[in-house]
Amino acid sequence: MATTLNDVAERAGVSAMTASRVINGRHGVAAETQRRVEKAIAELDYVPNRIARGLNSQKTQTIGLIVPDVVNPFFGPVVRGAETAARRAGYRVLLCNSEGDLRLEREYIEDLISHRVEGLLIAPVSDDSRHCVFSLLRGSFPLVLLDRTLPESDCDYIVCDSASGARRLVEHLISVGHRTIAHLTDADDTSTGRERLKGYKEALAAAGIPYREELVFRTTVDQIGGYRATQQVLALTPLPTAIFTVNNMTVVGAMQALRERGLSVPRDMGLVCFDDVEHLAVLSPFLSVINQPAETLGGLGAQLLFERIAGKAGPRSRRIVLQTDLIVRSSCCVTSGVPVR
Amino acid sequence: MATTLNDVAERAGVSAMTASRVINGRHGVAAETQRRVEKAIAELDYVPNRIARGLNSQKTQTIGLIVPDVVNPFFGPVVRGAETAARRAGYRVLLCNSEGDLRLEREYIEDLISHRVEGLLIAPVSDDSRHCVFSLLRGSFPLVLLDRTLPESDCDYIVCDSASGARRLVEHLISVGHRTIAHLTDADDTSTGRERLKGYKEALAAAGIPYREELVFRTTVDQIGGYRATQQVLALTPLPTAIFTVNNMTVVGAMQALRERGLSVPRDMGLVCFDDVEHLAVLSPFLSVINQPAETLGGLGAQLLFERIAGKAGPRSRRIVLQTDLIVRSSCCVTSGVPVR
DNA sequence: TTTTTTATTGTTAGCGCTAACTATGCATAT
DNA sequence: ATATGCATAGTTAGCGCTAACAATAAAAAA
Repeated sequence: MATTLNDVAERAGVSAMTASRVINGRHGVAAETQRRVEKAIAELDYVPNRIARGLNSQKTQTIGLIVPDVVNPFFGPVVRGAETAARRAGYRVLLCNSEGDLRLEREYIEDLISHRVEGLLIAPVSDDSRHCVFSLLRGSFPLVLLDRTLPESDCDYIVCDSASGARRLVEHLISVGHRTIAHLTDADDTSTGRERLKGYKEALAAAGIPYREELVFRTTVDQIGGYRATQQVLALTPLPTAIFTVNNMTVVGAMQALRERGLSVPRDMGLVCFDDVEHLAVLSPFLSVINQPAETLGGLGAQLLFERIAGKAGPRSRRIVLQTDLIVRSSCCVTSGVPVR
Repeated sequence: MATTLNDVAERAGVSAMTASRVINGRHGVAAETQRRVEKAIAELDYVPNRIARGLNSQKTQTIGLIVPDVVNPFFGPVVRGAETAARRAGYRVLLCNSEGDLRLEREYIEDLISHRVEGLLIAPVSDDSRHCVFSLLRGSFPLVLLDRTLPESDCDYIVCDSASGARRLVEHLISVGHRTIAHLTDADDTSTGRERLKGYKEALAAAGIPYREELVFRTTVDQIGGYRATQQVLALTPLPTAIFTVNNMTVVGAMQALRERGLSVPRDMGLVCFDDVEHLAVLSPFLSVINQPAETLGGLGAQLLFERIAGKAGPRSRRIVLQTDLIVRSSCCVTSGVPVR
């Protein structure tokens, strides 16, 4: 169907090799011959077959990127960052959506290997992802973990400082008067969840507030999880005065549950979370959050990966921890502003 | 580096062809042989090379998806929809971000062809994308346009009914009392912009309000464009009482400009736009919008493409127009609710 | 003039896989 | 006993491209 190098060569009256030389800009081709080949290429609309080239050279110029959810406003910028960095490096990105499903994640990893991507950028679903990722590692396959680390693993990663972020967020809550702070997090199966819980505890300890197990709610870190967990929070007596949710999806569910109960933020309940959301930030800047440099995370992650692929990285694994920003708005105390303006 | 079929065959003491048969589940292999091959596969951690397979069969099981911006909350769900549909069909998605740049878009298209994707899903940058897309079409390459049509083109597409959406949005504005409504749109170079302007005009005409050219502002449909255009709106005397922005990015810029001028929505200015944003919808449901079924658009688009690829589509181009939802909240009149609750 | 160099082009082989065919051995039919 | 069929395995070739080497002709050096 598609025109091949041979078609071009035939039309130009040269051998395939000569045509190949023209295409790859090798010298040692007469000007006149080059012109003829270029003419044939233009006339036939020839596009080189990267697949064949890749088979030959063992280089596909492609990396894989697996994220749990492209729709999540945190991962959008991560994808963009990685994609832009890849393009600059002459690579393309095979994007996969694991949907937070371990089985799907494994399927995609095998798939990408089978596609002979030269490296893999993974934001792992959970600690259990390591089983799958380990079998990759055995072959010293270029791999960089994004956003979450994996226990017992020793590979490059780039994450944000969740513990410090959570600590500052909770410190802020405490500083405006909150003493009973509920925390919605995951089933203790991600590094981010663990670190954020750690920061939560640190902030409490620093303020001399005893840590209470019953204020921590384990759930899936999506909208429905946030909703259900918040319902549990609202069953508590006395009610906490603030909720700290582990990410930007849970906070949506939390808000839903609060609204259903007729509770207003921040009048009746303080609410903070990880991840800023651009639209929210501009259109309705009331949520106090920890903002993570998502695009940087994706971009730097890709850079780490390309260094690995190029063999410029050395055997030691590199660990990058990015700092986060506390953005104080008006979702934890009534004093600081009007919600929509 | 990676283990090949030959390694497997050698270890199992059979020919490559026999090993290939086992891998592809062909019959005509003795049970005992099959077991030996499977053992070898497991021991060597063999993963078939899809590249080689693709070279041979001319099938890469891959489609390309080009969107102007993955970060845009409209395209996130589009990507997810397409990706999910692709997975179900046994295909993977090569995702590219054209960033609204025609040059980049062209580069990606060539790239994807070179990668021998079996089909292409494109949300085109603008009408000018057609030059590039046409050269594709000549080869009857499987192609489905998403979200925007292209003039003079005759290929499958799936879009939302922008004219009707815009009409209903503006009708709503009029019904709550607005008479002077500014409209921010693009440089008349996308079908969506044209259709939305058409709907805007229709709604005005139906209400007997004369159309005024000077109320329509042309700009880039991103945040900065919305910001600048809104500044122009605010230079008008008398001020319009409402603004209708063409999408979810421009509305962000509009809000910024309004806030800078100390104007409150909806008290001082009504504000509506295309595209609902999930976080905003739940956390701060004040913006009245037209919601487009983005995930459906991506999913159905992929389905159309797979039918094309499979040759089940027929020569006539298929055109799907999805209906949109008007979601009335409180951004155009003061009566309908408290902004954040 | 003859040899050597240089510039240009062609040939061969193989990347990993599979379609299409061939070969082998054994069971059944004639 | 020979023919026929079937199950199982192997061989050959080629997908489109390029590395490595070989060949040719013209130019430069001897």
